[in-house]
Amino acid sequence: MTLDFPVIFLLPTNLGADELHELEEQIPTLTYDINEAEVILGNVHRKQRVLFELRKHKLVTEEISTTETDEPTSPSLKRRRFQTPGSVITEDSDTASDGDFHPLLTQSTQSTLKAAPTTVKVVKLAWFTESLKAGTVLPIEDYTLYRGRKQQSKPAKLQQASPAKAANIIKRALADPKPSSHGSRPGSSHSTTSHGRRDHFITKAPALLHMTTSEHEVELPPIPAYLHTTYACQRPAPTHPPNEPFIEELTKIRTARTLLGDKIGVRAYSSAIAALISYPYLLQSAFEVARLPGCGLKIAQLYQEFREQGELQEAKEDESDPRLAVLKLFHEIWGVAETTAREFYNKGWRDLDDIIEYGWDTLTRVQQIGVKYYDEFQQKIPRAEVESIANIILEHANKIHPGFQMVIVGGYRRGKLASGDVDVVLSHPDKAATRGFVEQIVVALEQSNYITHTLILSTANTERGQEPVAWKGNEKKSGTGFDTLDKALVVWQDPHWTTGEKKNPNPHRRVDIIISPWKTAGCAVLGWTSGTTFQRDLRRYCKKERSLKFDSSGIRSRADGTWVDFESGPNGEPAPDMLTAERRVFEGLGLEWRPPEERCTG
DNA sequence: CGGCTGTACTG
DNA sequence: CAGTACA
DNA sequence: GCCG
Repeated sequence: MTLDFPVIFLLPTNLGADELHELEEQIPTLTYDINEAEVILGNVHRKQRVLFELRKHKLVTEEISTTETDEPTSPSLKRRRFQTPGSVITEDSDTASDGDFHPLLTQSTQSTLKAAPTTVKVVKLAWFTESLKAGTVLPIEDYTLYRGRKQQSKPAKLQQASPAKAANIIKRALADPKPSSHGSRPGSSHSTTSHGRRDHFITKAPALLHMTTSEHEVELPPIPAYLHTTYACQRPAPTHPPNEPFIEELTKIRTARTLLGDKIGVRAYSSAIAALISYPYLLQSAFEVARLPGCGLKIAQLYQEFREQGELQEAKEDESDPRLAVLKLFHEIWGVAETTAREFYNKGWRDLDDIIEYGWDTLTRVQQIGVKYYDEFQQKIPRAEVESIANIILEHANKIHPGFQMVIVGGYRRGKLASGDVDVVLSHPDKAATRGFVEQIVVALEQSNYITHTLILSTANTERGQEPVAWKGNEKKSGTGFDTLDKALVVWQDPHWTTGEKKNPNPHRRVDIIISPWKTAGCAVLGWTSGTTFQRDLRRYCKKERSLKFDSSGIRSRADGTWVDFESGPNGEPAPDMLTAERRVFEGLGLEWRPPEERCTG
């Protein structure tokens, strides 16, 4: 039984990701183009909110007062009446909304938007859900929040006039790969966009990006389901994606943005890069790029340039910019970021010797260390050495207090053949063992002459989550409070050498030692394994989709600040080991577990 | 048009 | 407080 | 720079 719904656009507002997806599956007449919609369905209840949503979606309408009838304004449009018992729904539309695709569309639609219905209703979600329950399309009036007449403001020239608009059209066109696609590329045989989604757009080119003749025939592979999300933590991100060369070019631009202190630009490029890393096919066209999350007109144009030129002008200019080269050099000093790098540059310094000669005394302690070991810190650490360093740390830990477990995290765990530093997470099932342990282990390793310097010792403390209501919270969770996720960022040098030099020839290494209480070891491992973009998106996902606050020392509810434990078993028994704990965190957050090698978001 | 990760140390 | 670090 |  398929109910005869009008063409519906679904507002994602106030819907969880799962909810949204479920509804999308249920709506037989779903459109992803708000302009096509006869009915806009949303989990909203006030007209004010409706107006906001319409503005947001750039749908310009003029309200139809409730007394007015929604008689069509355009003369030529046919009227359709839904055969719902008692329904007063009338729609004017020149498009068939009963779900069959008319060949004539290919003629009339390509130039701009297809002729859309001229009025639209914004309706409470309950109308749809209750209709489903009732097995019939319920009268819509009782649920209608707003009726509007669309402004006839879409002349065909618009797409010429504004590249941005045209790009939107391209993007929409590409958002719906033809289900009929019999492409030869992997995965293209079964469509992921089957649920009643109507594709009015054909692979004809709106003229913004130049298409070659052959491209007209190219059938784009369907977007893998996981690329319908903007969260990098919901997608596999391999070390070596098929489009690595293009990604490298984008990374150059991102680096320049970093040096210039353009945080938002960095964010934007990082999102685009992360999406491209997850794209499993070799790209063929700019349109294919524009439909990916985080990739818009700009990134699509850059791809176009890359395909034609094999490189990006902007990246090339950045690379040959002498100022950026100096900023990059300075930025690579541990303890120096873009502001200080720029400061140094503005003092007229151009290399490390300038810093040493003219500015040594102005450097902070860690910056001095960063300069001193600049070359050694630039060298990558082979996996075998990472393992050997980690094992020394674990041995020392167990000498202090047997029973420690360790996971080597960071790039090593993601499979990198060589790492910039060594990251280890240590934990112990006994809560008493981890409290204040970071100092002990650092002292022990100093005494064994492995640690030569301590850059940062973080004793993030038992009092975290200390409420303003501490007086009543004394009995809070009676001692199960989260204490320290402590860490030490240190400089390491193997004190043993055999070659007879008087000076230790072993390179200094950057080592991060993280101590986690057992309860949150899963969060610690998850937090310290993934790339930056994965991390950001994980936190953003927790906030927006789960109302949770994630950080590597635990998860809290944003509503009431209470701690959320996904790691313990059903009866509160602690996780058997740190990797199991990590899996439980994924599960608890509603995320598919990914092996570390697939968390290379860049 | 606002938001874009979250936390802790250093000076 | 601004700057830096970590993933 | 992109998303909602």
